[in-house]
Amino acid sequence: MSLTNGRKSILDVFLSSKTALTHQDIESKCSNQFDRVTIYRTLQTFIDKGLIHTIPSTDSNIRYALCNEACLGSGHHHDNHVHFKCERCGDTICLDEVTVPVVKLPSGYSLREINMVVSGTCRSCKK
Amino acid sequence: MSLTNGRKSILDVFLSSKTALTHQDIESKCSNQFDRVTIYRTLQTFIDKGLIHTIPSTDSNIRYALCNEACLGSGHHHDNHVHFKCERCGDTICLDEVTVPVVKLPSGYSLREINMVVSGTCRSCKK
DNA sequence: TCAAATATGCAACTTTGTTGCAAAATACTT
DNA sequence: AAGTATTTTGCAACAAAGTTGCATATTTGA
Ligand SMILES: [Mn+2]
Ligand SMILES: [Mn+2]
Ligand SMILES: [Zn+2]
Ligand SMILES: [Zn+2]
Repeated sequence: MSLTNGRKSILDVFLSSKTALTHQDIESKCSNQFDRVTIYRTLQTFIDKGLIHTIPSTDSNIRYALCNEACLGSGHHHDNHVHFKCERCGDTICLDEVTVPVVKLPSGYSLREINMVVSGTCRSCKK
Repeated sequence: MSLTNGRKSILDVFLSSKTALTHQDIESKCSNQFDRVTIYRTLQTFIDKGLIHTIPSTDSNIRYALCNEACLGSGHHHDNHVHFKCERCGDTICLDEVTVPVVKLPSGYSLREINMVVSGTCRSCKK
């Protein structure tokens, strides 16, 4: 993977953000220095390389966040932490310390990945 | 809520579908009889009235499905079943019989709703 | 049956995401 | 260090998704 300006900046943006980011967030945090298309492609590259993961949403605002070390644990890449979306401030974060509970599927279904998004009020908004 | 042609048709589409539907799915299942905008507005109305719920996704294809009776159980509306997305056929379904397991959040976070989407291979695709 | 309330369709627009291609940047070889 | 091959970028041109205002049509309910 070539080390380019764009990739470095986008990685920096992730590294210095406490919350998960939308495509739009990234675009503006890079001061619109990079083309929209470049960002789409960079995000896809980062996903392919296992650097970031997506967080599903119901509002057509997919968010992206860095993967942590634990992801690469058992041979194959596997994010297995819970995500939290605050309904007050809108922030989405990875709760790296909260692991996704096991779930038993009806027979015949085979499981590959679980995505869990919890919404409510975050710590800072609650006070 | 007024009982209109559009609403009746869209509700029928849901009632006769085994899988969750995207906006696009609904549009074509109604043979493009209704304006795109009407469908957006109808879906929003159905959500507001607690008739349907959204299923989050990472591919900008939000899906909608009927709520079941259990939702209205304890006073306030609450979907608490798991969703399954088959990576082979692409279908998304509500696993009404599988309830979302409890998850313990770090202190300070207050929980309102949990969304769980499991992906893998579905029963029919596995055979 | 009529008036008020509500829902619809259309137009116009914004935002999001995709693709092909030439130019630029990066990596690799000598 | 220079030159070549490979990869990445930006741009243009699209396609698809989602929003809003407003006039018209449909529903409701008096
Ligand atoms: Mn995460
Ligand atoms: Mn469901
Ligand atoms: Zn918050
Ligand atoms: Zn399947």
